[in-house]
Amino acid sequence: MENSAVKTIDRLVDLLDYFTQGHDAVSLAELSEYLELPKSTLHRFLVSLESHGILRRGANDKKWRPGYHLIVWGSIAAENSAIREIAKPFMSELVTASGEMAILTVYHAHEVVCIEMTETNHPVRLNMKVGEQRAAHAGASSKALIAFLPEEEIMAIVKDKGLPKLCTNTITDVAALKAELARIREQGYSHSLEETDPGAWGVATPIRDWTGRVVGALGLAGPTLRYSDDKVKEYAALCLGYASRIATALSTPGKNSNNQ
Amino acid sequence: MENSAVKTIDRLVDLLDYFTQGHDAVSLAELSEYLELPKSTLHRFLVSLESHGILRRGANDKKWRPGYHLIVWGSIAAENSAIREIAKPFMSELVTASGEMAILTVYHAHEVVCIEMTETNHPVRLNMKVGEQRAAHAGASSKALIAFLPEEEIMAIVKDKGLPKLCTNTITDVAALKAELARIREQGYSHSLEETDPGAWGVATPIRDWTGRVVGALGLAGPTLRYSDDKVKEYAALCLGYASRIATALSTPGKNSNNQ
DNA sequence: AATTTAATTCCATTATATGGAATTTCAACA
DNA sequence: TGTTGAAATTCCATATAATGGAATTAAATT
Repeated sequence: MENSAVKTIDRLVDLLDYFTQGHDAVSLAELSEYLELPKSTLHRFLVSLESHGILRRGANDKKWRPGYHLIVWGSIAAENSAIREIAKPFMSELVTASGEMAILTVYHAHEVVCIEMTETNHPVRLNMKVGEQRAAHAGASSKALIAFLPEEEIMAIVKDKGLPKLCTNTITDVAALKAELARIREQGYSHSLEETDPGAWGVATPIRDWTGRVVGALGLAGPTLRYSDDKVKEYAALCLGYASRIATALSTPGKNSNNQ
Repeated sequence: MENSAVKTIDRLVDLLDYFTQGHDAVSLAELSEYLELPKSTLHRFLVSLESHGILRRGANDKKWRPGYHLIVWGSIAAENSAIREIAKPFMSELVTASGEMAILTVYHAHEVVCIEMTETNHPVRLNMKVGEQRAAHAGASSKALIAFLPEEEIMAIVKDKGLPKLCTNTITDVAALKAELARIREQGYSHSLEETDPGAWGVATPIRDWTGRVVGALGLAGPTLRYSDDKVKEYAALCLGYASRIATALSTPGKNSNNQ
């Protein structure tokens, strides 16, 4: 519910994020209440969005849903991310080397977004998908990303989202989180065990651009049945190696025009 | 460059579609010219979009790119599509039964959008991805979708996009296209051979909701080295079977609230 | 068929986006 | 390191585009 220079955009974001929050079909009345907008104003707005395919209406119920145009833009945005394009082949190698799924994430708006994922063939796998948003305070990738944010930003996240207990080992205390982030900065990688999902662990390392800024995180994740302390070390080393290769590729001005 | 009730939304769509048209990073000046907007107006707009993660700026150049928030919304939109969710398991079966990749498409804004895709393990595969837009006049899926549109809509597509020759066998004549669409309505499925991509063929069938409206197309596609007339018939029969099963599942009011 | 509830349209009003001009920033080159 | 030029950014009086209360229509519900 931020306030930017263009009100209509703020409104659009609030509206679409309502779907992100788990609602999949909403009526005009429901939205009118949620957005605190008169139905007339909102209706005009929704019809406009529908005409562009940003929203679509159910054939039976007349409820509003996210439209197909969003899929197109999402695909373009994913495609257009330099880090993603560059990381892709390395992620395949990483999966082959480790046997676990690789995840590429970026920090965005107090949360962490998965922008690429390479699966394994293991019968036991985790459920993650591109575009998925996760809490910034829990899980290896999240911690690897926020560990390198300025202190104020971390506090802003905590203030905004709190530190909800998502799983057995979620860090729910600010002091503990800060200590953990310091440890991550120290050792250069993060790991987690059942911080977000029961039965899952993760390892992740930051990816830096040529200025040293952390622009993403490279992670591995798997089920606890394939977990051990030794593996964490081994996987961390693997991630560190590939993250540094991705960083190098990122800063090499090749044919791609996407300077992050 | 449509005109809806809310100007800002029209503008947003024009802007984001600039990226869809193959540009991956643009300057304020370039956009200002393209959108025919004064830089001051545009600048305010862009900054607003950036603040919401709809756009992001390169760290080096100051060019504008699609932002990560779009990935999140795209993922939600894909997720939230009843037909996609329902079709998914059937598509896996279809891939197993046929050995070729399955594609689920919908018609949107004079084009065809891929909303789901199930790959094969074949070393030779096609390059298709979720969110990809394709021309509405060429390829099996496209034809299966537009064959059931009202005549005016087809003419609107032709007027808007023309019938560009995309590959060896692209239909570039309106009369021929109409005849082909009539044939497709007749036999209930479409097929194509090198209409969009060299070395590729496809077969597709419409998927209908309980009202009989065509809400998507289910297709198979593969390389010409695995093509024959017999296979087309065989694959068409497979697609028809699964499309009808998807249609049934669509009209069965289950737990899912997405009535298309 | 009547009643309730939700969606849609209308239009005078006002808040909001507008854009020309001034200012600042940045990069390239001397 | 200073100079120039081409961008981006800010400012603010103005016009215009979004606003929302009230009336109308459509769709459920009894």
